[in-house]
Amino acid sequence: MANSIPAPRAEGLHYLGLRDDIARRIATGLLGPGDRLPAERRLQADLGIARGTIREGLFQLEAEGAIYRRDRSGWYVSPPPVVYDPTRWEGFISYVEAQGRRPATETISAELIVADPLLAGVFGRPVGAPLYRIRRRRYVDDRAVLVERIVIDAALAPDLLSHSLDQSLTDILKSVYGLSVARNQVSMRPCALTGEDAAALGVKSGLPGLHVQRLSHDAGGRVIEFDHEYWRHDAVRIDVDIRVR
Amino acid sequence: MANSIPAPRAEGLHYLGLRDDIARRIATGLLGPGDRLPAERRLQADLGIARGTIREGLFQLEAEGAIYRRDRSGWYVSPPPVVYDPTRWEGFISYVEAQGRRPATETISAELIVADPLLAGVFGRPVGAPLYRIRRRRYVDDRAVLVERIVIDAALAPDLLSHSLDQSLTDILKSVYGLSVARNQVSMRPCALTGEDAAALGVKSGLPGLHVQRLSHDAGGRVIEFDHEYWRHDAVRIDVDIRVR
DNA sequence: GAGTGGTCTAGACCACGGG
DNA sequence: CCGTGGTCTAGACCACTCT
Repeated sequence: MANSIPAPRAEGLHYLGLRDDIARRIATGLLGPGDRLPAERRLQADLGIARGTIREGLFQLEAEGAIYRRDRSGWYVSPPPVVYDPTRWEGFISYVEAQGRRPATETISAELIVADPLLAGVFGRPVGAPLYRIRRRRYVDDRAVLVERIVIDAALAPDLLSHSLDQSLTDILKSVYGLSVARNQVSMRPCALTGEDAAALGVKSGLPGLHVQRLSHDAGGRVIEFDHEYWRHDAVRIDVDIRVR
Repeated sequence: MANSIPAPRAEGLHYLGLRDDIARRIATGLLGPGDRLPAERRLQADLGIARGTIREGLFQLEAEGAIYRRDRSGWYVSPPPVVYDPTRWEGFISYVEAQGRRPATETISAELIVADPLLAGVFGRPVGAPLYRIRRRRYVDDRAVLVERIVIDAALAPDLLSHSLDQSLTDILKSVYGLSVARNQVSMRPCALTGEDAAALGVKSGLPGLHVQRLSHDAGGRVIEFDHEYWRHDAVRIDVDIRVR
C-alpha cells in the first residue's frame, strides 16, 4: 500500500524515491563517507515499501558509486575515489599518499611459473621461460580497492621473490635491477568483478569494476612488467594529461 | 521447488547458474552479437526458476557488458566494444570506421550561451563571454553508445553553428578555424547513467557507464574544447600508449 | 544468538513497443 | 492488441558477521 512515503518523487517510482532520499542525505552531509545506512528492514518499516524495492534503490546508488556494501554487515557511504594517472611512473603508494590517503599492499601469492604461449609472445621469450607471477591486494584507508596480477620476466629480475613485495615494485625494479619504464601501454575497460577477483575484494560477484591492463617497457623495448588490475568502480578516477609533440 | 535446472552450478545459486548458462551460449557462438535472448517468462517456464531470479542473472550479464536491453523489447547480446585512444586526435568517426564499424552522429541541440563562473574559469574568459554548447548523440552500428556535451569558445570559432555538427567537430575546428589540439587533459570515471543522459541513450537509469571529460588546448595553451562524454559501459575500451621523454 | 544482507518464490499490475 | 520488460508486494529461509 505504501501508506505515507516521504516525497515519492514526481514519477512516483518508489525505488527512485528512496535513491533520491539517500542521495540527498549524502549531498547535504547528513550522511558522510564511511557512515552506515539504516538496515534494509528498518528502511522497509520506515517507508512502508517492500524490501525488494528498497534493495532496487540501494543497487542504483551502488551503481553510481555513492554507497557500497560490506557482505552481511550493511551499506556504507563511499569515500571519494583516488586519482590514477597511468602516464606517471610513481606507483600506487606514492600517488595515494600524495592525495592524503593511506595506502597498503598485501601480497596474496608470488610464484615462479613458466611462460605459456600467450605470455611467451608478450615477453618475446621462448615458451617455458621462467617468469614471476605475483598477486596482490591493495587498500586505501583500509578498504580493499583493487586486486592485481603482475607478471615479470625472471631473467630481468633474478631473485625478485626474496624481496618483500608489500612495497613498491617499481622501486625494487629500479633500485635493485636498474629497470625503469620508458613506455607504457595501458588498456582500460569497464567490467564486472566476478569469481576470485570479487572474492578477493570481498564484494558480491557482478559489482561493476574497472579492468586496467598495463604493459611496461624499458628504453630498450624489453617488456619488464605485464599487469592486470581489477578496481572497485567507485574507488578510482583516471586522469591523463597528454601533450602532442 | 526448481524441478530440474540444467547444471545448477556447484554453488547451487540459481541466478549464477543462469548467468553461466547464457554466458556459455555466447562463448560457444550459440548466441552471437545482436541476437535476442528468450523472453524472461520463457526462461522462467523453461528453467522452473522465479522471474525475479531470472532477472538477477540477466543483471549480472548486463553488468559484465555481455548483454544489454532495449526497453520493453528484450535482451540482446552485446556487440564488441570500440577502442578509444584519447591520445590520438582523429575523432570518433575516424577511429570507429578504422575498426570496421559504422559511426553516426546526431545533434540534439546547439546553442549560444554565456559563460557562468565555472566555464569562465575553464576557458580563462570573463563571466558572460559567449560560448557554444552542443549536445550530441553518437552511434556505432545503429546503437547509441554515448551522449556528449561540448562547450567551445565562440570567440575562437565564430559562426560555428552555421556548419553541420553531425560531422567531425575536430575537422571543422581545424580546417575552418585553424585550431588544432596540442594538449589534452582527459579524466575518466566509472559512473551510472541517470536522468536525461540515460534517457538520451534509451537505457534504464542506473546502468553503469563511463564518464569521460576532456579539455583540449591549442599550442598557445588556449582552451578550444571542453567536452563531457557519457558512454555505455559495454561499448568502449580505452587504450593509451605512452612513451616517456 | 541476534541481526544483517543474500537468495528465492509466486504472484500482481503497469507502460510501452511493434519480435 | 498482445507480448515485452518494469515495478512492486509479502512473504520465506539461509549464511554470515558481530552493529
